[in-house]
Amino acid sequence: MTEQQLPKGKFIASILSFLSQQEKPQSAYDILDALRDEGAKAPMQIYRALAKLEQAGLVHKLPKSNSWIACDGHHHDEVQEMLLLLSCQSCGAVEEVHDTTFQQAISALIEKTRYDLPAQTIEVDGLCLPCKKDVT
Amino acid sequence: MTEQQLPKGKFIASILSFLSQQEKPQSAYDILDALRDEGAKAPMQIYRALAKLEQAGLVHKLPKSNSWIACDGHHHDEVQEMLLLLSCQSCGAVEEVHDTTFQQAISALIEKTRYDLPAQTIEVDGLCLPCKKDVT
DNA sequence: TGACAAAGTGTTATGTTATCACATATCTAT
DNA sequence: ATAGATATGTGATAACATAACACTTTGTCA
Repeated sequence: MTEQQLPKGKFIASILSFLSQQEKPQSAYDILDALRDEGAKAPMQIYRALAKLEQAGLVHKLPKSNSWIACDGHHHDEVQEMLLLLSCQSCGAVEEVHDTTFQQAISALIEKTRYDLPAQTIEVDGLCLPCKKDVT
Repeated sequence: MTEQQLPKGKFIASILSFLSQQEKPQSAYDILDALRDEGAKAPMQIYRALAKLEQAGLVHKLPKSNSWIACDGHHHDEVQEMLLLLSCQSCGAVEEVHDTTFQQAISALIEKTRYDLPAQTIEVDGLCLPCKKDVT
């Protein structure tokens, strides 16, 4: 079992803690505002910390909505695996899909298209079950 | 066969023509620059036209790279179907994946997660075969 | 045909996300 | 102690996107 080491950096711990407490993904500027108290003043400070946290597999970026969540606890390798995030457009909840089905579909895709597909996060937007019920 | 009707609007035809001639996806601001001659002056003019073209299934937006391509000719319904775009990070080529494998993976996902997944474009970044060869 | 509604267009201002560039500070090994 | 690496502070700016409002054109129907 690899040890889950926190990267070094001034805002690292605060950002991780903040994101963990949020139900919805937060933008870098949301995080910046939340960390004004602690001396955060410019976007770069946040983006730099987020980059390290993502490297470490401790946070994930939703590539389409440009926002960030804390990792749900599953271990991700330093070289990040292909990751599917299901994002509820109503309540903001994000589900990490740890599932072979999707991975297999990607493999089939690689086979067919001959593309080389590096590990990346794929965001799919939808409605979670509770929100779906609320709508009806 | 549904007739492929061009939406109305000043820059509609020019944008579609421009995108069709490009090998790589173009940003809205790229398009704006290309259409200065024809009187385009502000981003809104471009975004409005792109929205209509996307509605009509004539162009696709790469949701992650914020750029646009002309549709490859396959018919897309007005209510757009789930669409997978494979985007080469080296040469910019984009391939529309018209494939049941992917559609099945999405169905399995819906089954498993109970999410409601509306039609959307999913962008996956990679390296196309020719570019992969160039690297090695 | 005239009048009204709907759709389209022009334009300014602003919001949002992200990076560059460079200066300064801190840490670490010798 | 000091040199090199790493981290941090900060202003400017790039890149992407929409709000808001005024105005014009087009469609339609009594």
